[in-house]
Amino acid sequence: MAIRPAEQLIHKAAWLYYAHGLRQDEVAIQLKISRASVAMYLRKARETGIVNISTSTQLFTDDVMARRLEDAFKLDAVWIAPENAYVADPSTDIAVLAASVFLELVSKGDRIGVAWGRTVYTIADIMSYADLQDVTVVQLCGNLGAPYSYRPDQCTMEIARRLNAKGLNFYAPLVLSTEELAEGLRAEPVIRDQLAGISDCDLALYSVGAVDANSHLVKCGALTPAEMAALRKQGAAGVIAGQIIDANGEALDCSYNRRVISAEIASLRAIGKRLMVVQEDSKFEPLLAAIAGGLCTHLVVGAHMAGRLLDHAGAVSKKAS
Amino acid sequence: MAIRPAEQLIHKAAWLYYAHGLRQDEVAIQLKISRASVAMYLRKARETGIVNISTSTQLFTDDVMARRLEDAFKLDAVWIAPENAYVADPSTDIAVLAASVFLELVSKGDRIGVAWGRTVYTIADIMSYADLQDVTVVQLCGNLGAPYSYRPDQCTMEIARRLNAKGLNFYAPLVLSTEELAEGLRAEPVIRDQLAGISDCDLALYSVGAVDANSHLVKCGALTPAEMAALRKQGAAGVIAGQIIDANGEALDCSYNRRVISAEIASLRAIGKRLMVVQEDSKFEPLLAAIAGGLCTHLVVGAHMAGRLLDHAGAVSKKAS
DNA sequence: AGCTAGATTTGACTTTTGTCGAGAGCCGTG
DNA sequence: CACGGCTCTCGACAAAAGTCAAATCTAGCT
Repeated sequence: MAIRPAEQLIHKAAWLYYAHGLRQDEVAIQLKISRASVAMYLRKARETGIVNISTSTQLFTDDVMARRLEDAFKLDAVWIAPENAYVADPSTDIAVLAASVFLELVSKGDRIGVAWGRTVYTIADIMSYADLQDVTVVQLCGNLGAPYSYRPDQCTMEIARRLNAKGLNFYAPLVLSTEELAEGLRAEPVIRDQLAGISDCDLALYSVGAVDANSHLVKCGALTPAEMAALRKQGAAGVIAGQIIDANGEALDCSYNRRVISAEIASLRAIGKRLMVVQEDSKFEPLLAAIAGGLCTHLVVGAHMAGRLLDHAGAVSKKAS
Repeated sequence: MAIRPAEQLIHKAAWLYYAHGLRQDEVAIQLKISRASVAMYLRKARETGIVNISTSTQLFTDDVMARRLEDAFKLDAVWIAPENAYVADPSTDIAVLAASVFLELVSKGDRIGVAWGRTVYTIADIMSYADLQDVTVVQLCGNLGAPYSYRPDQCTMEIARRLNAKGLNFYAPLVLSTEELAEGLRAEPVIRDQLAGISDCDLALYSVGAVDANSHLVKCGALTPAEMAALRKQGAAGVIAGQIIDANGEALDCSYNRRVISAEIASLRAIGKRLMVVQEDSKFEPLLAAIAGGLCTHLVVGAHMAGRLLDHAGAVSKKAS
C-alpha cells in the first residue's frame, strides 16, 4: 500500500525525532510545520506502531520464584507480576505484563493463534501498537454471539489491528446443538482449512477458564449452570479455547466437546510457543490441568498464583519422596 | 547473571513509566525516590537497551527509487537516505538509517558477521542500545593494528556491547607477509573454527572499500599506494572484509588476497541477509562489483548514489536491447 | 459558486521532563 | 577515626512536550 502524504509526514517527524534525536521544535522547522503539529504527529506515530517503545520484561523472569516455577513445571519461561501494590489495579498489571511478553515473543512472519476470554481481550485492549505486516493472527475457536465485547472474533481482530497484521477469522459458532451438525461443519472446506492451519502457528495466546457458573460458556448461554456442574462431576477441570479439559489437560469425552468447533487440543500442543496468561486466582485448578496437558510453555501469572503453584509442586514432590 | 539492586530499580522505573504509562512523579512516589532520580534511571534504561525505541524504516523503502533499485539489481530490500538537507551532516544520515535497518533485521538468536571500516564503525557508534542476549557478533576478518579507532575487533566489540550480545573476536592479523604463514595460520584450530563459523551467520554488516590511495588498507600500511595502483591495473574493483574483489565480485587472484586472513567470499555469500551500507559517493564502482558478486541482499545508500546506480542500470539495459 | 461538516493546524498556555550543582551516604586507606 | 574520592540522591530551575480552543483549510454537496 502506498503511503499517503499525511503518513509520510508522520514518518518523517518520527524519524527526525526518535532516530536522529532532534527536538520537536527542530523537527517543526525542518518540516515547516508548527511544533504543536509535530507533537500530534509523534503521538500518532506511537499509536500506530511507526515507532515502537518496548521495555524488557527481564525483571519479571529474573525473579527466583519464576525460575523455580520453570523448573518445577518444566516450562520454557515464566513471568510473575508482583501483586504488591505497584499500580492501582492489580489485574491490569498482569495484562500489561502479558501484552509486553506477547510482543516480545512475536517475530516477523509469525502465525499467531488467539483464543478467547476476558483475559485475552484485556490484553488486546491495552496492547501497544506495532507494525508487523507479515504476521497473521488466527482465531482458535468458533464464535459465541454474546452480548459481551470480548467475542472470539473481536479478540482476534483487535490484536491483528494493533499489530497491523492480517486477521483470519472463523465464521462458525463455537458450539452447535447436535454432534452431527458440528461434524458436518468441521468438514466444510472453509472451516477445515482454518482448523488445519492452527497447528502451523508459531505462537498461541490464551487463558484458561474455570468450570463453574461464572464461566463465559455459561454466561454466553453455551451451557447451563446445571450442565456445567454435571461436567464438573464427570471430571471437567478447565476450559481452553472453548473446550472442556480434564485434570490431565485432555479433551473431556463428552457431548459438549463433540459439538464444539475449535482447535483440537493436539493442534494446540503442536504450536511452538504457547503463552498462557492467568489473572484470576480462582483458576488454580484449571491452570494445573492446562500445564499437565502440556498446553503451556510460557506462563504469565500473578505473584499469589505463582506461590500457590510452587506450594502445590512442593507438596506433590514431598508426597512422592 | 543476577540483577544488581540498582538495575532492579532501573527496570522497575522503566516498567512503570513506559509500560504502564505513569508519569515520572507517580513513578517517584511508587518507588519512594525523587523524581530527578527517576529521570536519571529512565535515561539509563534507554541507554542500556532496557527500553527499546525503534522507528519503522518504511519511509525509506517506500521510495519509488528504492523499489526500482530492488528490481534492477535483484536485491531483497533497499533503503535510500534522502540527501536533501534533512539534518546537518549528510553522511551521519546514512549511518543513522543503517543502524535502524540493522536493528530491524536482527532477530533473537542470530549470529551476525561484522566487517570493518569507517562506515561500520560510524554505524556502531550511533547505534542505539538493545537487549539481545542470545545474539552473537562475529568478526569477519583479521585485525590491522592501526592507530585508527575503527579496528575490526573494535567494530565487532562495540556492536556486541550495544546489543548486549556476545562478541567473538578474531585474534589474527588481517594480512601476513608470506602466503605460507597465512596458510599455516588459517589451519590453526582457533582461526579455522572462526572462519568456518562465518557461513553460519544469519546476517552480515559491511561496507565496501575503494581501491585507491585513500583505502584503509593503504592508510593502515597493509598495502603501499603503488601496490594498490598495481592491483587496480590487475582488475581490483573494491575491498570487502579486507579482501580485494574484481568487477564480478570474486576474490582477485593475487598474492595479497592469499596472504589475508578473512572470511572467504563464498562464506559471505552463504549468509542469508547481507546488509551493505555505502556512504561515500566515490564507492560507486566498488559497490557495483559487490552487487555483481552477490555480496549484498540488503542495501543502504544515499539518494545520489541511488540515482547513479539507477542510471547505470538503465544504460546497461538500453545497450542490451 | 456558495455552503457546511469535518479534519488539520496553530498560538498560547499548562504540565511534564531534563539538568545541574549541592549535599548525603559509603567505602578503603593512611 | 578522620580523610579524600566515589557514587548516589535531591531540590530548584530551565527546557521541552502536551493540550486545547479557535482559526484555517479541504472536500463534498447543493
